Amino acid sequence: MASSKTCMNVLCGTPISTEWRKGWALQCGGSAVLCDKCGSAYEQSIFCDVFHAKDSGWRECNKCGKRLHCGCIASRCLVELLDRGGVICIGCAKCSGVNSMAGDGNPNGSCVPMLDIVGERPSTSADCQIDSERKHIQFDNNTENIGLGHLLQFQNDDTKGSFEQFKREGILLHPGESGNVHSPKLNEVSNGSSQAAKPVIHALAQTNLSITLGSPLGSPNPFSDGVPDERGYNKASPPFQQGLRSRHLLPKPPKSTLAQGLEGSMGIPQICVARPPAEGRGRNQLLPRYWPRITDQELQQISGDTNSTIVPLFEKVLSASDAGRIGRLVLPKACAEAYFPPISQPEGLPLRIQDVKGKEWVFQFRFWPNNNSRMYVLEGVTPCIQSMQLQAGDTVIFSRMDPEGKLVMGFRKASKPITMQETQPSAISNGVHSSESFFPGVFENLPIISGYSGLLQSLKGSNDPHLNALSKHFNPNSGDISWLKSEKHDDQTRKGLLLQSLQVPEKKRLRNIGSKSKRLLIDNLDALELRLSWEEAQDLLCPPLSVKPSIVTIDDHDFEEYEEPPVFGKRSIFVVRSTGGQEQWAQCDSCSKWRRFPVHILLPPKWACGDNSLDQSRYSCSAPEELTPSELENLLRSHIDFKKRKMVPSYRPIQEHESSGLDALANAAILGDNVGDPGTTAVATTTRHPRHRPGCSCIVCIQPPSGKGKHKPTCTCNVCMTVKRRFKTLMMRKKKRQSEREAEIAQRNQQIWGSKDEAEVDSLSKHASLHLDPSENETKSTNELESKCQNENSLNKLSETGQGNLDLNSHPDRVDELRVGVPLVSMTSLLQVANLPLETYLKQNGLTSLMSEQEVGSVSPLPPQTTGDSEGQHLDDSHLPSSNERESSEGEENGDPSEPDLSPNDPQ
DNA sequence: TCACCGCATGGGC
DNA sequence: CGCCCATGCGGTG
Repeated sequence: MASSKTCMNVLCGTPISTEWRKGWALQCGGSAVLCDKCGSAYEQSIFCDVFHAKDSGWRECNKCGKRLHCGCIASRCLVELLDRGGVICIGCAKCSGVNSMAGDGNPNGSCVPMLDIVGERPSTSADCQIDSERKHIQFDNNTENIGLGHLLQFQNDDTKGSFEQFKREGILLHPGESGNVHSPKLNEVSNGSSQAAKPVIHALAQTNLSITLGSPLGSPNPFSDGVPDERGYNKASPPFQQGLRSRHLLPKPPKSTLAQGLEGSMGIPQICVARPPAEGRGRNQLLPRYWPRITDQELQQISGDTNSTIVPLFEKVLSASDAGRIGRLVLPKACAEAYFPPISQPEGLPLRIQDVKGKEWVFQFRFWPNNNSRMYVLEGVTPCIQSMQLQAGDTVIFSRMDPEGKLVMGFRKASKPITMQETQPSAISNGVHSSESFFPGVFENLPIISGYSGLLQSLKGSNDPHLNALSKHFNPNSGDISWLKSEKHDDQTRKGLLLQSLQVPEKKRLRNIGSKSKRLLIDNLDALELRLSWEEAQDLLCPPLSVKPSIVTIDDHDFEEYEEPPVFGKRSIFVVRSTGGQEQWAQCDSCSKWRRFPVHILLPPKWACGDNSLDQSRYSCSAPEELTPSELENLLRSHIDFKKRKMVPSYRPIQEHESSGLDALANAAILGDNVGDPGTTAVATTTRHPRHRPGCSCIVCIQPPSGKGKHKPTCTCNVCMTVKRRFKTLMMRKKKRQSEREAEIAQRNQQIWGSKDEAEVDSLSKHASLHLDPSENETKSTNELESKCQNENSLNKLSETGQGNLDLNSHPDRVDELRVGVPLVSMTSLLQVANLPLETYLKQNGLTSLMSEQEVGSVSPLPPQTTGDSEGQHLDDSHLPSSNERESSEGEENGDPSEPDLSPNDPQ
């Protein structure tokens, strides 16, 4: 890792060691380096070639030729660090320091000063003074540069409380706020620049630096008359009065500085950053998750050609109840009090709010007394929400149009692919939620390792603690590079890590999913779908044959980095018409129109109408969409139905017999059974890969259809490696579930042997299939029960341990086939099978290479069960890549966690 | 029975 | 520990 770079401090230039200093400046990616000479500190993104081996992560400023940040993952937090609008370009003296970030939102890498800078940036600046009006910040000559390093160092010195909050919120705190901020002056730098789009910096000849804070984005609450609530609420310090004070301190500019910023930034890509709130109240106290994130372009869209300026006020991610039928949108208290007219009566008052289309809505803005506080709501929002087609997880953005003071309500759909700028926790969690569900493309930019930022960012703020935990594991910004280490100890591969997180214990999962106290922005099914989709995403993430990843080693961990996301193909929806015709539908990346294809077409990950050269009638995005809105709705609905049905088994473990599983459904779809919405043309949909599409080069189709042409055990071709990798994944998951079931069975064991009650035996068997209804089979004979139990148990064990017909594409339809070959064995032995560790199996089957990468567990002394062998299907490496089972159902191996195919169906 | 209203509850921060 | 806020829930029409 050790290498040497030149200190970016323009007046220093000393080569500095890049020896990682763990535990320092963790929030920005895990480590930092210090210049030996001047002590300037740089977080690792400065040396982002670590993460971006290809181009060293640097871009050149078009103006001055200096190197700029690449906009890599870590450097993103610089934007957050500084002011959400700019990053200090440490290497760019000509531009004097503060630039919009090159990379994400500024591919040209042009230094676009976010601050007007006069003079030169000081080489060093130690202390800073804030004048009484907080308009100037002075740096004297004792400090190092005001660049990133200093900020980082400062942050690092901060106490844990504020440090944590900083990490979470991505902001610097004001003195006096929660947490201990030890250097309010520097905080002021951040906040100052954050509140002003274009503050002015006067540099004072390398000795000190004065920053004049610009005007705020907008005026204080125009609704506020400054009169305290007559009901006495918060009389001592009504929030809106703070806005009043702000008005005095920070007069409204003739024109919104935001608009100025807009003009000034014409021609460069807009950066969508969270804009800190306009008023003093918000600036100081609004949680960053309410900070409006809206691009200047969007602002201009709203304002149209009028001379009005749009002042973004706040935004809120719609909760389920917000978007639900109740029609009440809970407003963040602080926002409501800061930006909406003060109300003294619970009844509130009607509020006119214009949507982005110009349509005006009238909502009742009111509050409920709540624990000596208030809970503000907008009532009657349902029509508006529906009009904008918003759902839980989408974001509404409240702005104000000045000078009229008219309230404007915009929105941001969660389905929008997550951008690098979108780091706000609340917003992100939704990104995962709805954008993923069935819209293709969201995961397309998600390489397994190096491109995970979007996903991780999306997880970062998830309300799902598990997702949070996961993101914490993964997120380099979460500030703990130790995850690399710790995971090493756990011997978690990167994929295993992901799976591990997906494999939270069932109880935990259920508690989370079913908990009434959840604050999930996604409902239960969606949460489940999320898991499935992750797994599906893994399916889609196959390294292209021709692409070799660059391997980056960090702390003895190898990371594959792909220049292009190793995406398998574009997701599409397969449809069988009631007439029997099969077709495939996919959405254009460009115009979002749904286009029809023959089923055998495999679409590339990125596809637009223009690529549709085979079909002249749909060659252009301008071609009309074939589907009527209702047809599209049907298509999507049946797709969702399909996915929900797919989820039912795990969500509701009591598997109905009629629900013969994913494959049956898929087959039905393929065969034209009318299992979908009967009233629609699209009778069933599936994203399953059809078997052996002609001309398809996917992992399924490139293999011979039935057992021929097996690859050798030692084969390392892409197919074999991929299959092996998937097998490992599957095994790890099975192992996890196995141990869970072991515990459960052990618990039941005692009951069984303690009582010969047949009902309990039945109960056991039911438990084996996660079925808990002892009354259902009361009439069954003991023998029936026992044999059933045995069968089911053996099935479970066989499947669980990988013995017998272990099929990566386990097929529910084939459970019955399996049963035929399952001899009756004693329950004891079956339970022993359950205890047979995976490792044992792997060893016995020459799969130690797989085992070596698994968590090393205790190996059971029990001999392997032979029941599985009766199937005559030893699993070995040569078997893995072969397709005789695989062809049956590609995709199942990453499918439903509950794997209904492994659970016996409940006999009628 | 349903929709709506107003408040209560409780997890999370 | 207090506040915030998502959501549950009982009362009412």
